[in-house]
Amino acid sequence: MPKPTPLSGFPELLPEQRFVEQQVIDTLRRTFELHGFAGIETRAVEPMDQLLAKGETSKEVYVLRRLQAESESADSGMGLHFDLTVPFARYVLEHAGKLEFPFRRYQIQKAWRGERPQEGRYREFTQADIDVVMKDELPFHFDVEVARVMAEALSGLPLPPLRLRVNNRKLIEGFYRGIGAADPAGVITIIDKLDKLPVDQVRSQLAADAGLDPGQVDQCLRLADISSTDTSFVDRVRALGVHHELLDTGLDELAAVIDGCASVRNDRFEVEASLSLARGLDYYTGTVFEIYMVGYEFLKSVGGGGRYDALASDGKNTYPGVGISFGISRTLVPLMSRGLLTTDRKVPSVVLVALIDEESRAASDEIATALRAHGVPCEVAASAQKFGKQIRYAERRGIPYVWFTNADGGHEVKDIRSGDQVAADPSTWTPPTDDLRPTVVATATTEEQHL
RNA sequence: GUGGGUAUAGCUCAGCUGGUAGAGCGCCGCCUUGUGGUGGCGGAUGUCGCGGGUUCGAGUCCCGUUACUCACCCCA
Repeated sequence: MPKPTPLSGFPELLPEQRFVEQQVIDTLRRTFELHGFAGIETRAVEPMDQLLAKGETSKEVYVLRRLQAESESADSGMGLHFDLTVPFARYVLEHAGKLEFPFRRYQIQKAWRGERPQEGRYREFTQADIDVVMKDELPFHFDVEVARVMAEALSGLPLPPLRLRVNNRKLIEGFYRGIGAADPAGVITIIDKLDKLPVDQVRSQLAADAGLDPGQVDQCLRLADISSTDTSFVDRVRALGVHHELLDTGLDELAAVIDGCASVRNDRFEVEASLSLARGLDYYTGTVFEIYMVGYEFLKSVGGGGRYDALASDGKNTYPGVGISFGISRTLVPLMSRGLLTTDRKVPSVVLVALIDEESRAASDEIATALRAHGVPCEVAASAQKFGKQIRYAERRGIPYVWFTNADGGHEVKDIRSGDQVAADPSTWTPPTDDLRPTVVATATTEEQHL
């Protein structure tokens, strides 16, 4: 087999990188469960009509086809899911009879998109998602809760500081209606481009595509210019002198989310009301979230979500929900490829049991067994090389301890970082807690975290 | 899907107007016959992405192709 070339957009991690990812997943999971969110996994595929019905129509969906299908063009009518929210909505409808509402669930899974890959944007990627879904009506306080839970979960990760930007669809839609815009949804789509296009282009699109007069355009841009980390945005919006019932509701809701997040805010997690935030997906009906990684704004949002009142509906029953998702691959892969996030060892082993010669392998195995019996991960040297080589084997992998047996049968364990070598009993010796598991080293935040 | 860039050792890269391939790091051995890291000495490694063309001669020029990468689109 010729040497395979990497597949663009399908990143694969080295063992030490996978360890980091696993630790991140474990941390998120622990926090989600701490808040009573139950884990589920949905199948990788959904019927195409499910995938295309919701959200954007231009989503690049990978379609499944049997190799032996009668005609080359005949697909199975199934596609890989491109996010976790749409499959979740389907899941809720399908299992509604067996679920307890409000249903709090987390889901950490892969998703696929056929987009052309770029840094931070992959064709196969892992997302962590939390949502709360209710039957008929979902109380607003859940909007605050999902933000708080995600904030708490993310604060525990070895990442650069994060910024949660929040807005409210009712607020901006009410505002646009209040100034007399004929097509509020169209305005939202154009305003969403503010962080990418120059203001002048947005201005002309608002005039040309959304049919706004210059006064209305100015009002829209003034609104989009408002942001604050406290509820002071409310007065600034009111100062624009626009009145609409929906606007009032939106202001109240957004203020409630900002207030509600006050306790989770810290120097590594910022929460900000940002009235330019719109989000492209059209199924959001109220609160909208986006998460950014400070210093990595070029990655665009590394998380997002919001309130969707009608995504899950079978015609008879409607299950409104609110959720927020976080891009694990999107954040981790760029950090790891820059060498800013790694581990202090490439393998789980904390001890390498040295091997004197092949005849004594059984003796070394016994030592390893004794260590493992009380939870010390270890491995026996692959071959009976000179001890210098065996130590180097451990050093290469970052294994901090090497276990030696004396000629007289006594045991000694050497910390190869310090060179200290002391007598030890394999049935009781245990390393300091910090050494027991590999440590995630995050240069980005210049701190080490024991997850 | 549209447009640009790139492809040389395990990694990062150099290689001029064409003359049959180099550095640093890493790796291996020895100094060091059973305890590594520093130091010294020595050593190995490439179908120069792939296919074709021009040429006496192509890593270098031309065409094609594939992959990677960046921007657009879209978004985690």
